[in-house]
Order: sequence, then structure tokens, then C-alpha cells
Amino acid sequence: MVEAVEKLTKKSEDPSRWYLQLVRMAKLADYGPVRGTFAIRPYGFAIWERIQRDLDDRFKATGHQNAYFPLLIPESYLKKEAKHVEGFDPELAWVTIGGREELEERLAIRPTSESIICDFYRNWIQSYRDLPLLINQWCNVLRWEKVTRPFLRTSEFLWQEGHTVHATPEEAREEALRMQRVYSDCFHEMLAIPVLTGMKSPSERFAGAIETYTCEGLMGDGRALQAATSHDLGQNFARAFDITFLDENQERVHPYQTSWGFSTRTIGGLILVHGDDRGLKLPPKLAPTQAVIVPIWRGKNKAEVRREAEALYAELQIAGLRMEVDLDEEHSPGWKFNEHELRGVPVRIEIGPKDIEKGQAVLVRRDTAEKEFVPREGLPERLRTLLAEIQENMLVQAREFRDENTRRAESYGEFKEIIEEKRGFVLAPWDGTEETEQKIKEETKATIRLLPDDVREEGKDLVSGKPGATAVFARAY
RNA sequence: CGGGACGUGGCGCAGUCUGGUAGCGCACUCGGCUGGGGGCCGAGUGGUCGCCGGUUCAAAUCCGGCCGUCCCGACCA
Repeated sequence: MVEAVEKLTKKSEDPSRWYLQLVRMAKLADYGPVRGTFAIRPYGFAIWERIQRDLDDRFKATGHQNAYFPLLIPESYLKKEAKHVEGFDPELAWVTIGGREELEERLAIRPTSESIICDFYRNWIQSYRDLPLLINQWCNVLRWEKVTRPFLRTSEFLWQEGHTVHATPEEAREEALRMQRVYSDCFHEMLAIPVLTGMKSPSERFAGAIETYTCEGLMGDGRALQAATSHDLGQNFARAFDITFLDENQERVHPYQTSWGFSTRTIGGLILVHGDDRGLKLPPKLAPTQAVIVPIWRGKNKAEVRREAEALYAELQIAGLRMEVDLDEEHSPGWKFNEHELRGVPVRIEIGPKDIEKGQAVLVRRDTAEKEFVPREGLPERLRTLLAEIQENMLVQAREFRDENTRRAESYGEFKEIIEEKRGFVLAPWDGTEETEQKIKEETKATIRLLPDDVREEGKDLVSGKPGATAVFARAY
């Protein structure tokens, strides 16, 4: 242990400092000159690309196509849906000059694309035969945020936004719920984040939606993170943007719409859920590098060890595993161990003179730090099953943490105590009024994260004493 | 956007109070020895001290404005 090397702050000691340090040390992102702007570095971007691919496949499998819409939105477009402008107005950035000339109408840099997309959709949709229209766009958006943190809240961020149009309210609702499920599946299967799913309370709804469905994750510090949302827009935007079509009965009617989004914020969630004192911890399905080979050589047998390491690398890569071999000659094995743990590589494979002699390799898993000696012949199979075990274990661990930190409050006093001292999700009946929701928020800083779709037990609201159904509260990011 | 702290090579900091030669550790480059949990020795590279302006013979240092970062509150994916 050498004290001169920059040590990662312990997660429990100062979670905020730990997070910022980890982002920088693992080379995930770097600060830009304008508030809230960041470069996503190659390793961070590789993670995003893997999420993108997974989600994109799921979108395609559910019938969606990708398209691209303009970055600049005329002010008049944004103003068409009253609640929508109201919601986004405080965080818009405007372009007012083009080629040295003051513009007649200022242009907003998209904070989200409903308004501009609806303008296109008005022309694209004429008949019920044009429906459903199922389009997704991968892009960047900009919101002038006051407080920013890499990934979790940045001014500019990358995301996908799906925008669909349907003939009936039932279809739109189904679509919104379907995409919530797509997100939830991605969180569980790919990211090993056991999100809760449910509806937002009216006050937490997306600006302009009639219903917002959400996926909420619980972070390592007991705070909740809204990870992805899917909105049933009803006819609000269709009316505002005058989108109509002729239905089977030859009547001109407004269609029903949805929109749904998933952003680079999730990378922040990934860090907060799985990261530990050693650094990042990536689920194998997501990890750009699933296993890294660290050769351990001594002066005399360097060539031989290198050859073996390269051979093993080739073999595993051909077996379809995402591999890396660390042939750096400057750093010691110990240095490399720490480095790859910081980066969150799920498995480390050590191969040295002793292993070559015994015809084996050493496998060390990132999630539990367990070490095992595996014969060379069976290595690809063993690595494959080990990666699957790690994937599973990470989800189990995260779920256990979530369950241990999900509590039912029987009284308002208990509610306050849990939020203050333990954090986590708190289940309590809510009478459905904004007054109690607001009061709880003011007094405890906890907000309704969602109204769960599985547990909907009736009870008495802790504040008002009126009858209500279960809501999930938490302090959120 | 309020309250507080801060901004000096890539990172962590000293120097600022009391104006006068920019310094340390790590990282980086080169050479050599090393290598199973952040190695050792030697020689080097790199900074208009966040930006703009003011005071002064002289500004990292004093004054003003702006920008950015971090923490705590109000708003948000």
C-alpha cells in the first residue's frame, strides 16, 4: 500500500466525494467549460453504447423504428401545449442570433422533442391506416440545470425518446405500459438494477401527460432515482398541435400519443447501485470488457507468459467473450488489479509461471473477490458460467439491499424517523390529495416516487387520516 | 436561485494574510533493475497561477466584475 497513489474515498464515508472521484478516476467522464456539460470518455461511452444496443433491440422487437428530428424548436411551437411550456420554460436555452443577425423568432434548443415531433406528425398522419406510428429517436437534449452532477444531472445529456401515435386511448395506454416494461426488463436483465414500477402522482407527472409510468431505483445511499419514464399523453398534444386523422367511420378525430425516455443518467444510477469502495462494478452483460487477463511474469519467463496470455486471450475472444489482455510492462500486477477493479471489470484472469506449470488459470470475481483455480481446458465454459453467476448475484444483492431498505410506516412519526435516519423506500397509505403530498414533502423532503402496481393495499393516510392506497415515498436524486 | 467554501502543470496540494525568482508529491517521458495486491534508483518534460479589468515601479498575492467547481437549501430525467 503506497499512500502517494490517489485513493478512492470510501463510499460510506463521503458518498458524494466518492461518486465524483470514481467518475474521474475510472475515466468515465470529464468536466466541460460550460456549467453542467461533460465529455463522456471512451470507457463511459462504451457503457452507454451497450445500453443503447440492448434497448434499441428491445424497441425494434416491439415494432419501433428510429428517426431523427431537429435540434432547434421555434418558440411558438413550444407554446402550443400550455402545461408543457410551463414545465420546461425555466430550463430552456435559446438561440437568438443566426449568422450575426438577430432572429425574428427565438429558437429553443430541445429540452425534449414532443412539440417539434408533433408538428411533423400532423402532416404524416392523415388516416387510421397511418396508425399506430411507432418512432424512436436517439439524441441529445439540453436543460439549463441549476445544480449538476456528472451523469445524474447534466445540462446536456444523451437519451432516447420514443414518440408514438395511436387510434384509441386503450392502445396508447397499452403502449405506455409496454415501454415501461421494456425499461424494467432492461434494468433487471442487463443492468442488474431491481427497479420498482408504478404510476407517478399527478404532481410528479410529465408536463402535458395524463399519466406517467416510472421505473424507480434505490441507490446505495438510500435515495431514490427516477430511472426511466413512459408517458400516456392522451390527446393533449394532438389537440394542441392539431393532429387529426380520418377513422374507419370517416370521422376526423384526434389520435392518442405516448412518449418515453431513458437517459445517460442511468450510468450514474449504475455507479450508485453497484459501486463500492474499490470502484465501479459492472454487470457482465453490460460490461464492455467482461474479463481482463493479467499476465504475471518474471524477467526470465516474460516471453513465455506473454505468449500464454495472448493465446488465452485469443481463445476466449473466439469463444465470444468480450476480453482484454493487459500486456503493459510498466505497472506491477498489483497496480493492474486495482486499476481493473476500479473500472469494474467483472472477472480478472491471472496467469503466471505457476499456472502455466499446472495447466490452469486464476479467476477472480469483482463482485465477491472470490478466487478460483480453473484448468485451462474448461476455462471458456467456466468463465461463461461464472459471468452468468455474477450477473445473477449482482441483481440478487441489489434486490436484497432494496428489500432491506423498503419499510412500511405505521404512523407519521415513524415515517419521519425512517426517512431521516434510514432513508430507503417507505410504503404508506396516501389519500390521493396534493395537500398531504405537499406537506410530507415540505416536512420530510420525501416525495411520492410511485403508486405501485402490485401492492395497492387500502389504509389510512398518515397525515390526514383519510382512507387511501399504498404509495412509495423516498428522498430522491 | 439564496447561504457557505474554493479555483496555482493531468490529479492532490503549498505559496496569498505581510506584493518582488512559481514550488512539492503523484502522474507523464527516457534509462536501468523489478514483477502473484498500487515496486526501486537515476535523469527529464510540462504552468500567461479560471477569465476580464483596476491599483502599483512590480500582482498567483490587493480591489472589482464575470465564469466555473464543491457542500447546504428552493426547482428538475
